[in-house]
Amino acid sequence: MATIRDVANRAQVSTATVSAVVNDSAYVSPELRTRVLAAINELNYAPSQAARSLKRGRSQLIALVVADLANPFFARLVWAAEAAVAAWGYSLVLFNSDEKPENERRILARIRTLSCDGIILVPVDVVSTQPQRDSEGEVIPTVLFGRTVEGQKSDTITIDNVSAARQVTNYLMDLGHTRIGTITGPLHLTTGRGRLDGMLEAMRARGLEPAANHVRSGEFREDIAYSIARELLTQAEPPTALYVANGVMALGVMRALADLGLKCPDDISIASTDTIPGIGGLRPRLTRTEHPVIDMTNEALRLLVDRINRGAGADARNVVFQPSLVVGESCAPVRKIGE
Amino acid sequence: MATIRDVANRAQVSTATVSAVVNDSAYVSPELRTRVLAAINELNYAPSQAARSLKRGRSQLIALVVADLANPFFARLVWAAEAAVAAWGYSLVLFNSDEKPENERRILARIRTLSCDGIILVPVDVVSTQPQRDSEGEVIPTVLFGRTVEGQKSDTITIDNVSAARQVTNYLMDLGHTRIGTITGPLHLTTGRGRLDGMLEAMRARGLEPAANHVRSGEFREDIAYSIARELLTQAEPPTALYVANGVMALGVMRALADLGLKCPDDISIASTDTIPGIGGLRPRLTRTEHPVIDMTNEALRLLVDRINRGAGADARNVVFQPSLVVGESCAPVRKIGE
DNA sequence: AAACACCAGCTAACCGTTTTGCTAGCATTC
DNA sequence: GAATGCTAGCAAAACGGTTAGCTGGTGTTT
Repeated sequence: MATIRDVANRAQVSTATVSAVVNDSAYVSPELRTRVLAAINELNYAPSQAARSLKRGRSQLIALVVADLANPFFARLVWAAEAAVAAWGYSLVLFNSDEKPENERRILARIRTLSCDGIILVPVDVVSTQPQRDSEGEVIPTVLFGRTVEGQKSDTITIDNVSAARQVTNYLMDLGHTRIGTITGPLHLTTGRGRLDGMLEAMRARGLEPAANHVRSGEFREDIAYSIARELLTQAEPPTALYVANGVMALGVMRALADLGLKCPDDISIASTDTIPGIGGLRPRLTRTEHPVIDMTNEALRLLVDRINRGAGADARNVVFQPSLVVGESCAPVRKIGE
Repeated sequence: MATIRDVANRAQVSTATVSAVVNDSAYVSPELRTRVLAAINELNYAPSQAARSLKRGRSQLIALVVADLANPFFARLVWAAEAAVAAWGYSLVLFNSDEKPENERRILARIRTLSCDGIILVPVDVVSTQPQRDSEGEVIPTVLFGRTVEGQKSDTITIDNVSAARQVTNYLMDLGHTRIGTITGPLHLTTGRGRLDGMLEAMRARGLEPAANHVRSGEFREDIAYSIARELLTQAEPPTALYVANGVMALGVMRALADLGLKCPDDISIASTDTIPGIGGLRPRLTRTEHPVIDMTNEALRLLVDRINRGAGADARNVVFQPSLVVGESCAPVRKIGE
């Protein structure tokens, strides 16, 4: 309805004065200020972000690109990010790359035309971790979240995947398990690779090695984990314990157990990194690591806003969070043969 | 980096021609088109959405305002909406009102300055269901999702809450339950009110009435449901079955049962409308209604895009979806006294 | 050959802000 | 009272696209 010119006319001032009042960017006498505010009210004026972006080169938009919106881990990230973004005075533009590099490319191009002021990116592809440039050729401030790529120069927020896997594996070994299998994520992702490495490392530290056919990887999806688990558990010598790389996969495994008529933890112990929030009333509760998503998100935004305001100058910062083990009822001591 | 003028200079054409090529909005000879495309490539040009919005009055942004991002039901809505919005060529700006009217007001103001082309709104407050106007005083196309308010004139997408509650209640009564309690949502929301009404209606149809102290309502949250359930189930004559109004609340109730040492369904039957996706491997599986979130979301976008393109003319359309009952293991036939 | 229609491509105005000078009025100083 | 400094407020030029309207060259019709 109303533009800044309408307001200026009604208040009998120039548009510059209205702008000064709206942005509090210059001294305006109380009298004029009152007139301007009254006119703004009467006309129900709200400044156009489009015009403002064009002039200022700032859109007040932050893009969040997650790899899989159906995954509750990322859903929590979205929840935390919306709150943090709003708290910093930005709005959140949400994208889902669905783990597909071509989607990610499309999305990053779109982000550029929207001239978003910053990006929180859960990367899918190596190339897209190259700095994104805006229409002035400036690098768009970016924080990589959850996963990283060798040699990237962006800020990153991650958890210590190796430690997470090590903690869980040690717990299983402490219960006496030696025939431990794993279902992990894609090995080209640090979340998949690191978690497998941590598990292997922990086992080797105790002179153990998982059987080759007890080690599987696949996409971080419920249905994928379900299929793999069915396969893994119906072979001749199944593992007595299974380390599952994330929360959704763990649910897939639990469903496979149910369908196979296996009881957890009586027939097999299950432990995972990451979990689904809010399911504490259902049995069995998973033994798993928990990841401080909210802290991670807030830190991501702190880094991002800092870089938006200070420019690309500073070195890349890499913040690593520590997971913590939470014990449920999904693991039991290994049964001796014949027991 | 590059503006349309840079491209025009390099390709030795006018900006109008570049625009025509980019938007495919007028005939351009193959020769010029090639030159323009080459220049675009060489300069890595991408049009500025800000400038475009300013001129066209279209931002290619659709706002999604959910009432509680922590609720998996809305998380699924976000997931489906992102995909649908992208498919129609828009980008999604996400907001969480957290069930607070003042947040909602702030968000709607922000949406106006962003000049979003359309809004999908899970309304929290009655007043905000009044049509939102953009900077030209035009009503911003809006679809109300999940909840409605009497007398609103927007398009709406809802499920039949009364039917959902009726189906679940009838199922419980078919198992012989007569002492049925309920934990429902806030009664000022159609999702809370309707579900309670449906339950009462179903019971009265069979000459039953719940005890006054077996009927509770509260916010649609896990912790709220947990507290209410503890209270409800520790009183002198607890119900033998509980109808819980949504998925997160049902999880809260299950957690309360676990803490009280009650077994479901042996000690009490639990059934709900709505559920948490992906937890089919955990026990007990809830008996509940399922709601076609994806279909609902796609329909919401169909309505929204239609209204964006055709203007405010047409009458408000109200699409109601039907929930369907899915039986799990959380309900058992009522035990006869002394059994 | 003159008159005309057609159309590819250009020029320039405009969208709604912000912001850089600039102006004019007042107070202060000598 | 002239010169100077100060500052509240204004006019106007961007920002980067889109598009109405114009131009001039070609092909067709008479």
